[in-house]
Amino acid sequence: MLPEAFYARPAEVVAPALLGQTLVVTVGSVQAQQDTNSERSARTHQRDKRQLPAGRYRVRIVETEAYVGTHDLACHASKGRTPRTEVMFGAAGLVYVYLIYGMYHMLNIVTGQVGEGQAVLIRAVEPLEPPTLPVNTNGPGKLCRALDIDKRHNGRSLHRSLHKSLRGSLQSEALHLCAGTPPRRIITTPRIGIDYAGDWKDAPLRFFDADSAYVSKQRKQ
DNA sequence: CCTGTGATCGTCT
DNA sequence: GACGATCACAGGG
Repeated sequence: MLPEAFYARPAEVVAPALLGQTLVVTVGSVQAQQDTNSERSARTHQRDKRQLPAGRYRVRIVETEAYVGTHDLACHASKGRTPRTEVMFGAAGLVYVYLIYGMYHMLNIVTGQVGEGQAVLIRAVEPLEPPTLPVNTNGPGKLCRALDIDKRHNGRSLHRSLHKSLRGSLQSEALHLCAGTPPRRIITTPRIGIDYAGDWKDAPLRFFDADSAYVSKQRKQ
């Protein structure tokens, strides 16, 4: 498990450093499975198809973006402390998850010092264990949908929670990061989908593994 | 290859 | 009441 000091650095440092690290996600506790199934079956069952079955998955982070604090106009923290952004102002290593466009969740990790409002967005992952997946994880919305990451994870710590689960049981909110294999080559570009951010829209704060086939389908280079 | 648009709802003004 | 840190699909060149 990566130490807390790993995250307590500026987001523009942590974001490229996260490439190649291993994210361990446990999908579908009994409780969560019942909840999501009842909600969805009442409307549409379209989403089950894009979501992975219950189990533990290990994936490799291959694309990230840094949101560097309250002065960064693309960063949610630039709007100040609100109920939604409160987690961003917390300790490094907290998980920040929010809903966008009414239908996609975004997975972030808080970085820097308390009060700075920094985070790194996880934009794409590639499967490690199992080595292939029946759904796509090459995009920030797609990976959260596949791994059933949503508001339940918001505010949780990447550090605690591992040893608290009952032996053998699945803990739905569990998210962990372990050391992995860094990319051989990293490409840096402006961030995606933040054209509203004025002077900050062209800041080179998106990072991806140049050799991964699982990078999101945006932009040229 | 590219640009445009609809879906859908929590959040903040 | 407006607007997204997205995605999938449609249509044109």
